[in-house]
Amino acid sequence: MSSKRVLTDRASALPALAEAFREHGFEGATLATLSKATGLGKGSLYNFFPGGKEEMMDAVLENIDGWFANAIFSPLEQALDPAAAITGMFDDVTAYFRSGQRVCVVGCLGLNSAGEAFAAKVKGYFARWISALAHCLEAGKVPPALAANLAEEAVSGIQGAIVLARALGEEASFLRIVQRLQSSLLDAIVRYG
Amino acid sequence: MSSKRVLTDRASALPALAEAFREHGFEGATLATLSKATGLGKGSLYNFFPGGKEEMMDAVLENIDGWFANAIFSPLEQALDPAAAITGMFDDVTAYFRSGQRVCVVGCLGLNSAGEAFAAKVKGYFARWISALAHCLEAGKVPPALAANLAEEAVSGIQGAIVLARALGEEASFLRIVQRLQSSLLDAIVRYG
DNA sequence: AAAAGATTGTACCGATAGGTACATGCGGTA
DNA sequence: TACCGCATGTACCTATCGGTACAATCTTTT
Repeated sequence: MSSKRVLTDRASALPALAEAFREHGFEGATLATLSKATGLGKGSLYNFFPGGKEEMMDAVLENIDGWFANAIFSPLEQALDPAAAITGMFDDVTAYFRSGQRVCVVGCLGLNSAGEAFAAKVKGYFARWISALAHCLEAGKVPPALAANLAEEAVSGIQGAIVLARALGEEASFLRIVQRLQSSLLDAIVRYG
Repeated sequence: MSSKRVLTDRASALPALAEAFREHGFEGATLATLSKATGLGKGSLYNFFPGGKEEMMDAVLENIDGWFANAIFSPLEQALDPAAAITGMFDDVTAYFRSGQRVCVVGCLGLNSAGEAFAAKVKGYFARWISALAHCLEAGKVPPALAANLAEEAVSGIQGAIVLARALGEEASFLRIVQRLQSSLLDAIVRYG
């Protein structure tokens, strides 16, 4: 159990790192910020992440991807009960993004040149989300072409809702938009299911 | 005509500044970047924008807001021909955001703490866009409550389409999403008009 | 053409960026 | 208890950050 200890402490720093990156962005998050956020000194930070900020962000992305895979993608891909899986997805997403007050690190990375180093992971995250959701809709008897469109629209719509809710500074718009997206997916399942 | 000259040159630097901020974000855009982007030395930059980066971004926002007010908000607010105004909006937006490859500076500013200084302008931009669009739909006989929902959905949807298109690195998804948004607005006008 | 003012490049400033080096400390093992 | 190796705080490094100062140059006006 010697090497596990390291991984454990490294992993336990990830939520704080993620939160710091969310709040300040990749460029805006300084080592001082990250140190304060995690409670770890520079020495520890570089001990766990020899690659510096970039490795920290990489680990954060891996961590986020793992969470989504487990909590959201998997249920959609299994899709035992499509309607329930979709309802669950929206519940989880709303909680995760704190009704739009909390930013999507992955989406933000795609927006400026600082995130180019992570382009592959960013693309993978969204591609898998859309395809998982489309698969779930198909399991609910929605025709493939429509399922793909609806899935793309929903994932994109969630990102837009975050941008808008942050800009307006109100959670209500996020909740309204996401509610409509959910309805449109469930309606499709009801119609064809 | 002495003070006019100053304003003219200051204004002519704004597109390049905007592009630099778009590409690197507010924090990521250094004075060196901005200098290279505009072709102006540090001396000139601080001559035109004594307040530094913050004043530059402020001027850029003002400029963008002016462009949108003129090209997009006004036509929607007049709404002589609602359907045509909406079609025109989507055409202009698609061209402006280069089918989603070009980021929305205003939306991005809302996403991290560096943009807090501009919160009021960010909020005003989105609030006016939504209300102009809603007004246009109402002019097309769409009931107020539905018009408000559709307008919110469309503006939010455009932002989401940018995020997704950038993340996936493909313009096609932007075009598909925006096309569907446009159809849903026009359909509402047709239904009630 | 000369004076006045606007415009610009360059040198410079302190602060802080990300990152490295390393001496110290602490926990487990023998 | 003596040892060993990971973990950590601190001091330090260079590059660059945003910003200032100012002398040199251009424009404009007269």
